[in-house]
Amino acid sequence: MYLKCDRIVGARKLFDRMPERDVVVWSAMIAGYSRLGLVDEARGLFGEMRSCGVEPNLVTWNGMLAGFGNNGLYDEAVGMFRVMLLEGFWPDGSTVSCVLPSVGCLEDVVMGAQVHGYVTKQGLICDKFVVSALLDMYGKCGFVKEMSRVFDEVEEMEIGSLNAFLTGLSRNGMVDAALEVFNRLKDQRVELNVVTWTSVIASCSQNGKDFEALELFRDMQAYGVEPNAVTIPSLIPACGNISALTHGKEIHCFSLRKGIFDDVYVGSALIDMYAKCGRIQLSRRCFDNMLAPNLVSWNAVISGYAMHGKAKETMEMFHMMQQSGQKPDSITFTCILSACAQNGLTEEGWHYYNSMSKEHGIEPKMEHYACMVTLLSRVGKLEEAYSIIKEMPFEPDACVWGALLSSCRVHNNLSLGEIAAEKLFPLEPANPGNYVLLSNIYASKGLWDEENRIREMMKSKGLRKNPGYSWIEVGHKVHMLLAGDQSHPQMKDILEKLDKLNMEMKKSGYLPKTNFVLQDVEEQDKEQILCGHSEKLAVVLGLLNTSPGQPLQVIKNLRICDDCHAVIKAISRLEGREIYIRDTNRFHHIKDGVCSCGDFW
DNA sequence: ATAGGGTTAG
Repeated sequence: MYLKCDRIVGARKLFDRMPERDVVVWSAMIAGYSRLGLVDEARGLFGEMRSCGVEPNLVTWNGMLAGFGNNGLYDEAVGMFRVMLLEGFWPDGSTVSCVLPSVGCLEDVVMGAQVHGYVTKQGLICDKFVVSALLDMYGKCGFVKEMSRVFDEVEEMEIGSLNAFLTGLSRNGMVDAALEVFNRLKDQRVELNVVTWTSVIASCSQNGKDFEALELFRDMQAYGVEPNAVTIPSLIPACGNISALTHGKEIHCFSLRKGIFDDVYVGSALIDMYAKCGRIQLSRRCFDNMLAPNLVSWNAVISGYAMHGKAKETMEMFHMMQQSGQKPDSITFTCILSACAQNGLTEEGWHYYNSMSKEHGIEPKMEHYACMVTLLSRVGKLEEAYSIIKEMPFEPDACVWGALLSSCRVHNNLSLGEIAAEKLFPLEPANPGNYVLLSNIYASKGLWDEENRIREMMKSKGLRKNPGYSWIEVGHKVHMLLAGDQSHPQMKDILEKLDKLNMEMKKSGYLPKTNFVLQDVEEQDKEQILCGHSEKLAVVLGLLNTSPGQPLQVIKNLRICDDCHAVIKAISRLEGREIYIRDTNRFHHIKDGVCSCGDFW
């Protein structure tokens, strides 16, 4: 009873007072500790019972396996499994479903297949727990064929196994296949539970299907399935991804109505969502309201400040984190270094970079090198950035070379730009952005032949400049605007308004940054020039459809261009609006004609 | 026969 109520201390007192303890009591106590993640206590008792002359049985071993597996000690779980086999135990269905999740996490498909064979021989395949554990294991190992075979061979598919199968498909990049199976079953009126719905919502919001995730959330309720504390943090990232603040706030309210106040997953997801919707203060408030922030929560709040280019707050939070006793991980340092890079804080950047291995025992990874390269090269120390690359202990990847190339474009450094491009192109042959960067460097030097050569290269590979698009949420609808696309029903009004704004701006001395337009000579790009870049269109759409003074938030899939940046700054002054723009790199808070990035991005 | 152990969603 004590154990079922999670009263481990009470249970232990009772346990200690028992004059005689049989294997059942020991097993119950060990399982109790395992469930609460107190693995060391469980292990202690496991040793103790033997010295008390009680031999552990299959159930005792299963409890230990579950304890290790549920607390990330996969190696120990599998190791223990091997030992129990050596000691002559015959695993039953419970054993198998306890150990397979660990086998999967270790991607030890050899062991997994052996267990599969054993299970088949023993006739355990009719056990639903065993089936889902097998599906889960093959899914984690990336063996989709084997997973599907198990799925197809089982006669009566039970909901837990179906869920494991759907997750396995999504995990292996087959989101569409998972959705297809899901939709078919839904239409056949098969009873799907909250796990099924949550699973597909999560795979949508993790794979760029943010609108679909929001729709599924509505659907599940229409089907009478109640979202729970796992559904909420699976859905919230979708709102952040498309800057759907109104939706995000509604889901936040929904979770409060459901009585979810201090769930660490929900809290961390909210911190991230508000930051990505431009509301850094709300993001911070969510963090401050958390009772027990964990590493993910700290990283979320730190990354929020970094995303917004707020270096001072980024470091402050980092120091608070350490004072609280929370150890940073490599993601924490990526955030800090990227905040330094955005603000050109060379000295601080070096300091934190050096402290990583010296003070925190974290070896710099690819992304840290990429941050350092961005930091140094952006402030013009291109050679220093290049020497970091040369001294890296492993082969630099496309991010690192891309960081160098894009700074070479900012500083129009041809010689290093060519070196970076030569390394980068083979690594990312199909990324049009890279070719555009190099051709822009040539253009800036007036080397039109070279510039043309790169354009031809792109053409021969069938590559076109990625179309720019932007999103803006107006009321409950998220609008997507494509550069050069005239299809938005309000396009006439948008262009009219933009014209008016242009006139006003010219009166106050604004000159369009034509250097940016000169390079764009393709038909598609001409259209862009005529219609304006998508971020301008989105901002104007926001102006037209919201009441005066209301802030606007826009996201863009590419880096914001010089001209748009200047225009939107002017708009913020003329219209008295705060405008938040999130581009691929960071946030721009634009207010009264000034941008938080200080025109350095 | 019964106690004690299990899978799938973040």
